[in-house]
This record gives sequence, structure tokens and C-alpha cells, in this order.
Amino acid sequence: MNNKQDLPWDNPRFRNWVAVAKACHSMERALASALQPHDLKPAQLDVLMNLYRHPGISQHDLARKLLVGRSNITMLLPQLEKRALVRREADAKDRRVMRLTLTEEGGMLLMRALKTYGALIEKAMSSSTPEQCDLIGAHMLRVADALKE
Amino acid sequence: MNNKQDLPWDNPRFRNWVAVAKACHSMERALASALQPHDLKPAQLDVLMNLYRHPGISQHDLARKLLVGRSNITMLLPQLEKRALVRREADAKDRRVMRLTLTEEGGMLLMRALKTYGALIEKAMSSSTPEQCDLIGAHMLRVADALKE
DNA sequence: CAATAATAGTTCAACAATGAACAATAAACA
DNA sequence: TGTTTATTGTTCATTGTTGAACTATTATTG
Repeated sequence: MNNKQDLPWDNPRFRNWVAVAKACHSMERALASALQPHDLKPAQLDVLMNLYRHPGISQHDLARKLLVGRSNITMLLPQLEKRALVRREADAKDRRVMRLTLTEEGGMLLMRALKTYGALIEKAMSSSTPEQCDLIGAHMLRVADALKE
Repeated sequence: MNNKQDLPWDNPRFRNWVAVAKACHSMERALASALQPHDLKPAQLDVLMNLYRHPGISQHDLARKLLVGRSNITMLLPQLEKRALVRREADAKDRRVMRLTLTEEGGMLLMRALKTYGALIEKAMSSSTPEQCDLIGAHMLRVADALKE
């Protein structure tokens, strides 16, 4: 035991996942840099993207979608609200929850930032065919699912 | 312009990459949790893995391999050194560089932690065939490459 | 209905990661 | 050789993320 065959690097799944993680890390760095002209951090872009797709979402649900703690959302929002990119309104029926929506300006900034993000992704993934990309995407959905336990 | 067709979510590459990022994020969280019994953080495991594969690596090169700042390595090492997992010796020929190696204990902890990590990856990726995993790995190498500019 | 439990959001202290400025050393070059 | 430039690692202030404890509100249950 503990011979070469047992090393994770000899396991294709292991080696391949390490490549995934590295690519993700690279993308995160590249995205942070690419978003600077928009004065946006990747985490903030994530928020805007989710508000676009789920207007009126609560902070709690947003946190779950972003795989992040509730307190993180609390810290993230004031900056976006101050820039009038996001609106934060108390729910009428349940006064504990805050409903979040994009402002018009927030939507416009989102569209601009998404162009940047999209171009970056295009550049990163252009070397693979759309079919391969779809396969990868489907696989990753299963991965995220398997990790939910 | 700005009609539905222009939304990034209608672009397969975009949608697929978002899935990749999410899966990575999930894995990172799951790994952090799985490593707790070993009293290791993912970042520390990364260090140990690289020292195993590149014994005698310098802090500078290690930082580049981990896609991280040099100062990060400086902050990371003392904890590992204090636990006698890593040895840090001045290079004889160039007294600026520090050569890093795993101690025996570090190697043993690494093997144990890798079993944990491997099991997690196996669980996450088991729903895809080895061929699909290889395709994904190869794709991700190209992605990381494309992002190096 | 009153008491208890659960939930949404906030605060705060601890910790990790970053990048700029710095010290020590080595390399390049005049 | 002596001076300038580049490189390695460290320090430090800043920023981001986390989880536990807390407040306010709603749900549950006896």
C-alpha cells in the first residue's frame, strides 16, 4: 500500500478536478481585473446577476444562491445601495425579510459588466466546441448537485 | 439591441461556465469542511501538494503555481513549519531564496488528507464517465492556458 | 392565548488574501 | 570594480469572508 498506484494524481478524476479548480481560480482573477473599469467586484456582479434573474429575492435566499453566509450579503449590499444599483425594501407581509431588486441603473451596469464577463468566457472557452461546453456544463450541474448531499 | 438574444444566459458558453464556477465553489466549501478533522485549510493542502510534487521549490515559484501573491506564502508557511509539516531552508547558492520541502510528518498528513480529498472528488464526479472527465480536464487545461494571456 | 421555537437580518471579532513599500541579496553593465 | 537594476522574501495596512451571538419578527404548540 501507499505505492504509486494509490497516489491521487494517478487517478484521472482527481487530476481532472485539479485542472477544473485551477481554471476557476484563473478565471476569478481575470474577472476581478476585467471588472475594475466598471468598479465592480466579482461578488458584486454575482449579486446583480441574481437580482436580475430573481427580482424581489430575500437576502436569505440570495445568500443561499450565492453559497455564502447571510452576513456576507449584509456587508455587500450597502455599497450597491449607496451607488443606487440595488433597491432594498421591507416586505409588507413579513417584516423580517428585505426584498431586493435592481434599479434601472443597476440593470444597465449589469449589462455592461456582463458583456465584459461574456467576452472573457468566450476567450477562455473558445478552444472547445459548443457541444463539449454543453457536456461540461451538464457535468458541473451534476457535480454541484452531488455536493449538496 | 439588448433583446433576449443578447443576454449572456442565452449564450451556452456563458451558462456552462457559470455552472463550472458554482461547482467549484461548492467543492471548495465541501473540501474545507472535509479537511477540518485533519486541521487543514484548502490553501494549506495546496501547499503540501505542491511541495510533494516539487520538493525544494522556492516561495516565489510556489506562489506562482498557486496563483497567489508571494506575501500569502509568507503568511501561510509559519503555521505549517510550526507543525513540522514543512521544512524551510536557505538556498546555499542564492541566499535570497528559501527552499521548501515536506517533512516526513507532512508527507503522512498529506496522504491522509488526499484520501479525504480524493473521496470527495470521486463522490462529486462519479456521475460522469472517465472519458467525460478526461475531456473536461483537457478542456480546463486549455481554459487556464487561454487565461494566462 | 401564552410560551416556545424558528427565521431574517445585523453586528462583531477572528482570520485570510492582497498589493505596495521595504530590506537583503544577486545580476548586469559601465 | 562600482553602480544600477532585478529578484526574493517580509511587513503592514486594507479589504473581504466567516460564524457565533444578538434583535426583531413570525410560527408552532400546549
